[in-house]
Amino acid sequence: MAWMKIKDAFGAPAGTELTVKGWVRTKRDSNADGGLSFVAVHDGTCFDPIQVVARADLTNYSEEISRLNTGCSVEVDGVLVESQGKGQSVEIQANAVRVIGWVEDPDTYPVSNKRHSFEYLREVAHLRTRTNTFGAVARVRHALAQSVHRYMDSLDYYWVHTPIVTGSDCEGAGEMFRVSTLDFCNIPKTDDGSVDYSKDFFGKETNLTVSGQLNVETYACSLSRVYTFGPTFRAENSNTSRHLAEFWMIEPEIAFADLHDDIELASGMLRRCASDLLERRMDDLQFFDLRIEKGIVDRMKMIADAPVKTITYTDAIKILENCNEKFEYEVKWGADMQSEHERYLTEKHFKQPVAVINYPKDIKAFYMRLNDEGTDGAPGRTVAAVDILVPGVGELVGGSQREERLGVLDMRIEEMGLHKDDYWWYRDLRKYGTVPHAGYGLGFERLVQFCTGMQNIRDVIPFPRAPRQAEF
RNA sequence: GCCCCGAUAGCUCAAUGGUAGAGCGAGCGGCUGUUAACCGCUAGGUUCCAGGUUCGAGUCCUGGUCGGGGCGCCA
Repeated sequence: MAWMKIKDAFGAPAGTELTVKGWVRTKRDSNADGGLSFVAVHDGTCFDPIQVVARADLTNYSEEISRLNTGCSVEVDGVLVESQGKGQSVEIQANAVRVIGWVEDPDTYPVSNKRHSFEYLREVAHLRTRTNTFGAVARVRHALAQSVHRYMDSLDYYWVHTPIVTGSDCEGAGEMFRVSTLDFCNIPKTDDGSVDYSKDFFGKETNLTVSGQLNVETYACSLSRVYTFGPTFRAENSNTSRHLAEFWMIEPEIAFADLHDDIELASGMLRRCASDLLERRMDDLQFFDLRIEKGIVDRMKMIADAPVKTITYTDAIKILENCNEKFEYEVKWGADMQSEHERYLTEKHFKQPVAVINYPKDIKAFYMRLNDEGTDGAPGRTVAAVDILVPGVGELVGGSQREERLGVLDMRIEEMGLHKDDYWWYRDLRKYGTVPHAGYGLGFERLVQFCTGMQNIRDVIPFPRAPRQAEF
């Protein structure tokens, strides 16, 4: 008999003979018709488990089938039939149920058939994928990754694998994890007492990357349209539901492009992700809508249809100053927006994703393009930066048009107390055939949160890494 | 890093400083084309760790560990 994925079994015609393999989600017994058991089996290929009907006349019924528990693995041979009961369209009348793996102590099986808190399930991350929620998260996460790659490929963007280990100590986006093979108990020192990195594996100080942006800009300045999609590491001591020490980021970089081209690309990416989910993972979306956050399906429909709305930082500040909301932190032009301000804009004022552009230059990175004096009627100088804010998550995307003018770039590097020489190859891009270009970073886990309604970012990555959290 | 909250049965939680409890899960039995099944019985505890106060501490105090929420850093 043909081994069939459960998702395909649901679409097969009645009368199909098949084998399915998976894990028991629930079992219920009945005395009717001489005794039978209903075994719900899942294999991860779709949201719903399939109902297997096992009758007491099967040879191993009393010895094995009646003793099945949540978590046991089984192979089932049978015939697909229209269900005689309510609650499912089809079911499998079993001819044979082979137990592949028992649960050795059902009393202590960590993910028994009952509700568990997400905090608890994080402690059993190796088994939590057997639950409805984490199975759904895994499938949605996969679908979103596929959508990103398909979307970028359809627009002729090349996926560039920027390095994980970096020798640049100038990436600037926060604390880094050191990469070293030196013996902690016997660290080589130079004459002045500092660590002698020339003795280390790479012969210099190295870290895990905090962004592929600087590297991928080099590819944009030759291949025109490129992006990275890979792991990123930040050693910040961040304790929030929106931060991880290891996360995945998508960083497109577009040559001959300005900030609006950048936003258009990000907006299209979100639309594509949402419409693909509606088309491919409606089963999981409906679960999230029902059990995790009401309105997820409507949210995806809204994203699929509407482009991201754009507003200037200067106008956003005016909205915040003139609204009647009480904020803990003062709203002031020139200051970074607090997360309460961002959430007000996207969740209450606009009730949709919002791209905020043209931020004061002093609160943004050196590589962001300096706007002309008086842009947007702003009271101070701004840079062509963009943050895309979404309901429930806050900042999903951070990007900018890059400063392509060498003189201005050098001025900005100096202004921020950085050293030109550290950026020699980055500056070369401006010396040799410079072009206007733009890009952004999209936090992949935050995207998964936005599309599922999952509240804690640690529940949308298989094995979360955060301060004091590296089990599994 | 800062502020707040929490830790008791496999899980989720109760218990005024005075004998440690329930629901779910698990085991056994009953009933039923069942599906958050239902009914009965049974088992299940180093009350996070280390000190202290007290005749007596799950409860109060001190320190620690771990977890959660908010904020900051950002994606």
